[in-house]
Amino acid sequence: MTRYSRQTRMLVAVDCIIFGFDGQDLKLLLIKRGFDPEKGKWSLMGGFVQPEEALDGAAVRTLNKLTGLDGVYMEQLAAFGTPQRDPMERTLSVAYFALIDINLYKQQLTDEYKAEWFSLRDIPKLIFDHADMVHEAQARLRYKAAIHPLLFELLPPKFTIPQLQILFEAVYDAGFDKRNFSRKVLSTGLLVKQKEKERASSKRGAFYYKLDKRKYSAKFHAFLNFVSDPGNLR
Amino acid sequence: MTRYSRQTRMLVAVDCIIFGFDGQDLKLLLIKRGFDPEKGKWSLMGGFVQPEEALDGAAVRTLNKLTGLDGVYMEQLAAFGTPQRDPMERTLSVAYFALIDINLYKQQLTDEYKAEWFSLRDIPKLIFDHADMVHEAQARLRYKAAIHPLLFELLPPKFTIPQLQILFEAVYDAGFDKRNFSRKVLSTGLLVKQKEKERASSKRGAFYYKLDKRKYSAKFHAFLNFVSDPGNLR
DNA sequence: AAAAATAAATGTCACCACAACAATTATATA
DNA sequence: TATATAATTGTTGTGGTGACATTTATTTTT
Repeated sequence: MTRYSRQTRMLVAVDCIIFGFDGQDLKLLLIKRGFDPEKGKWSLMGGFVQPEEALDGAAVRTLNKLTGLDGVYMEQLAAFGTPQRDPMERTLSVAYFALIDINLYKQQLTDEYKAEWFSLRDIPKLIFDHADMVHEAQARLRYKAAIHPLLFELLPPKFTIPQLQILFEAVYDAGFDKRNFSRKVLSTGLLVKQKEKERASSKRGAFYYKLDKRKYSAKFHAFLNFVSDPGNLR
Repeated sequence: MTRYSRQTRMLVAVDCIIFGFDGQDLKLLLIKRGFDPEKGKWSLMGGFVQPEEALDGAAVRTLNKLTGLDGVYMEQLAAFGTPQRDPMERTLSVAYFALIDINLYKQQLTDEYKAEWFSLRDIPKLIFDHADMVHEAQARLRYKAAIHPLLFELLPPKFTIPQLQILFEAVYDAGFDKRNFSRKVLSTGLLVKQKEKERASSKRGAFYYKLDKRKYSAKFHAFLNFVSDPGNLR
């Protein structure tokens, strides 16, 4: 077979917007770019799509290379393809966003990428159009988490209702009534109460909960209305 | 400046999933592919992204080339990049879906593409992974239209409530109670009642409505809940 | 050992959205 | 004038939910 003549080929990359939650703030994992152009600047973790590699595969590989993690929640965000977004050479980037349990992330032994977590309220200047990607990812996270049980992906297997609420409040930068919040969350039927309590952050201690995996997968795409009026999100 | 050496470049295309509504069924606009491979087979309208062109620009250009239309509602669906999706040469495709008022579509004078409208329940075999794209677009349409005032883009400027209901029933392949439906739609405050009636499809005639453009743009991203339980959509 | 402090857990109430269901009205045709 | 047809408007009970208060378990303080 021949090829399509007279058409431009271009580089294709993936970039990962990696979210984590430290118990207080929503965080973003960034690296220091290791090659030119923009070497040494803050950047999303990314890489070029290889000849025999699917897009999702490239994203998984890229995430794993930085975090060492597998089986992480990840979804395609969008393709970014402005002609001059990479001044060196035309490069299309397919952005993915990932939600990880921040406790599972260990600084890789060889800290090859000089990665750091940044609070989303304090993101440094990023290369290319990475800031756009981050904003779009944050908007998407807010949108989806308002109606789907998504934020659990940011928590460890065992968590308390107050911890969950702090997470929601961090994501939406808003306060919620704790009575209504717990009622709403428990009414989904997704949570299984544990006998053990979390005793570090309060005198009385709060019961741990786990996700009911079966119901979780069943209801993941259902409309669950976690946040009343998420306002004008996208 | 130099280039990124030792990386694979690939072709980048856009493909358009174009929806229309003929008053009864939801339809899809397809063309007969004009070049090899798969010449003569049914296909989505698409084209390669040009050297100085943005992705959105390529999508707009491609849609316009087929329909002659501008200012059409269009959004990026996803990037499809399986290595072998085009057997000729590795090609990444960014899919866009568009909603057009089918009345505005005139068969272009030179019917260069041999385009035809197909009912979504009766789509012919498509080339490459275009069937996947269509399914994903349909799922996205159902998802978004359940909570945002999206389907108005498929209707002419003046329409009746019964027409709107038929459209919703076509999209969701379900029946809705007309009393609850009209109450729900009118309660959004997006519709302006006209004095004129549509008299073709009933004895009594149904009043025309128009969109309140101001409120429409304001509430486009709000959560409006047009469909009660859209089931397990994506 | 009792009191105070802290945060978790549970409870109440009024309102509104909405699904389920029925009646009325405007017009054309028989 | 009666009848058929489809549009329009109306009713009711229930569940979800936002606003708000109280009780309970535990540690710390006096």
